[in-house]
Amino acid sequence: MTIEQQIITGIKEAFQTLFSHELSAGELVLQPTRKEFEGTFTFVVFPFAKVTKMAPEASGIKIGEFLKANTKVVDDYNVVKGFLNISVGKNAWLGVFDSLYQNPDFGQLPKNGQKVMVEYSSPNTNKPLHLGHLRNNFLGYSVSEILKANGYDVIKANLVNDRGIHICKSMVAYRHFGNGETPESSGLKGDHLAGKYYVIFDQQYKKQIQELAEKGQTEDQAKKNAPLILEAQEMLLKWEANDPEVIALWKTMNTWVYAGFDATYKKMGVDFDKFYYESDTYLLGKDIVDEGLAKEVFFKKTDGSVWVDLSSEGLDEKLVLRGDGTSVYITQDMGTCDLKYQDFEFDKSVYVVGNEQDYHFDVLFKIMRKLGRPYGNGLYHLSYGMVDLPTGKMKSREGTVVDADDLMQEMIDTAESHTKELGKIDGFNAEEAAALYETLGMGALKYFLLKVDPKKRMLFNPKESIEFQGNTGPFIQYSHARIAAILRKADQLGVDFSTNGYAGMDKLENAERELIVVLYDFEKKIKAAGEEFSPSLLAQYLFDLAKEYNRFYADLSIFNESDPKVQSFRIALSAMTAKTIKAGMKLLGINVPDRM
RNA sequence: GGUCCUGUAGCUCAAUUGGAUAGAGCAACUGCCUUCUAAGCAGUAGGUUUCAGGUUCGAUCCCUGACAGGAUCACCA
Repeated sequence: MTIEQQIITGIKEAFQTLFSHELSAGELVLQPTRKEFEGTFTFVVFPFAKVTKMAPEASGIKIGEFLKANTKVVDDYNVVKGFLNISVGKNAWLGVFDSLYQNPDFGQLPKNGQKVMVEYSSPNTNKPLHLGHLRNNFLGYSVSEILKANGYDVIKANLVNDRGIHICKSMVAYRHFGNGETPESSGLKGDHLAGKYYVIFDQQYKKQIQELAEKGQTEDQAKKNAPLILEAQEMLLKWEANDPEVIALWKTMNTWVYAGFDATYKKMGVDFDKFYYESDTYLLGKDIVDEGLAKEVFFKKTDGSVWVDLSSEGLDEKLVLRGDGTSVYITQDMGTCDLKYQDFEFDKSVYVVGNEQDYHFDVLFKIMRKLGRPYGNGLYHLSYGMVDLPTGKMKSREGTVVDADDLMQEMIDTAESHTKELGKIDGFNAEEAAALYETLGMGALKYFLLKVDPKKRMLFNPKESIEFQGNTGPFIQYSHARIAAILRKADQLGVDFSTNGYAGMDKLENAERELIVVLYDFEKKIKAAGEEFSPSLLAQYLFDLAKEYNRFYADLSIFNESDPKVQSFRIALSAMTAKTIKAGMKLLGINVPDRM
């Protein structure tokens, strides 16, 4: 039984004995005591005034006395207004520490037998990844790792958008203006090369629109009649008809792009278990349309188009198949949904996609449930907010994007200059130094993007570089490196801190107890982060942990401590903290250095 | 216009889902390296939680209405 459970049980018994009233454990909640008061857990008495038929303060005292007399863990209490603050005894905390320290599976909750698919990244192959994709990828990766730590079997999936009119735009522009350029000949990464032609297309297209407008066409007409867009549309048809020449160009350019993406993913430190390609899946879903018609979930209009009516669920009528029998976005998504299930029979399927598609996924999930899919209730849209610049939204065609490759490199360079400025590079060879810069730069970037609640949109100011001090990745990494130095020294001195059992110690300093309390929270935070699909909870926690450790580090000396048991304990506490930081940061996709 | 999301210190973000005097970091100011890494620690200052009502022992959180910002409402993806 955890400490909280013991206290809750005690409170339950208190209510039975003192007020002859039965309460379920679910009605009783403890919250952390605020720093300015004595105690670790607080029980709020106000809501039970009716039951106790006494003033909250008086009932708080009675309950507190009862707990002190009848439980092993409660050592002391105090009541402020209706708040019963509970202090847990030294030995209970040392017992908690021992069990954490001895648990080989600390940070990994037991397998729950459930399978979850996490789809993230899902890039378009006509342009390189940008800052928005970084948030998506880091989120998707981190959530996957968090779910693993929660006991899920996780499949990371990437649905690559490798076809469609936007891809054809890059191809058309390349055919006209490429002059046979390749990644090798230009020195450009493949994805950047494709992106270059996507931009060129847009520029030339705009030029043509203007020319047509000058010849008297309206803007709408000009947009439809510009030769480049007509050519792109024609190319899309040829692609669908398997035209050998078009397919050859498509394959060539895609190969370039994938090589570029591979490099970017590697730098990001993300990976996938399964790739889906829209070129394979874009025809799926039409059989589901038939099924939906047969089940009368869908209906057909006179022009032959097929619709679903979701007005009873607060949404609209929504098209699921065009009148000419061709697919729309959602047709294909229904098909892919089933395909994924056929492949993996997941219990849950998470889509990491920006909040601009909230409505789309709302519709998709409602449809799949109406169709009676067994996995219908396991579908979840992890909707995250856009990353805005001070100037507003990023637009790839207007060149206002922050490129992912550039930004990662900048972060690594900044880490290098910071480190050199601080003169902390003694004893590193060139290779180690480079690895450290990458660890720190990427740590800063990932932490920056993950510490914010995913669903909130966030601001990135390119002019103010991402911090390395305060609530940042490097701060947490630094705390780890500090501990690593202590552990090295302990090893050198031959101090044994692997011993089991600190429960009998005479004294527990405040800084030590506070640290144990925070360590004790780790698995609860993993659970919460998993339930809410929110790495930010974990990021926030790791900052608190590092802060608490640094307080301990400043307050108490380790190697000047004369009592060997206390010294050993403080090293063990440090080792436990390092282990927790490392494991927690791993769940965010962030590495921690042993020296920095 | 309909629907959804957001609004907290100068800036970037928290607040255990209704609890105590709303907390951190950055920026500003003051201390602390002859002692385990100062990318650190301790402290000062900074707030009408956009506004107005309501619900109750108690509201940043729930309800109603304004105001501001964003997204979405395509036979686009």
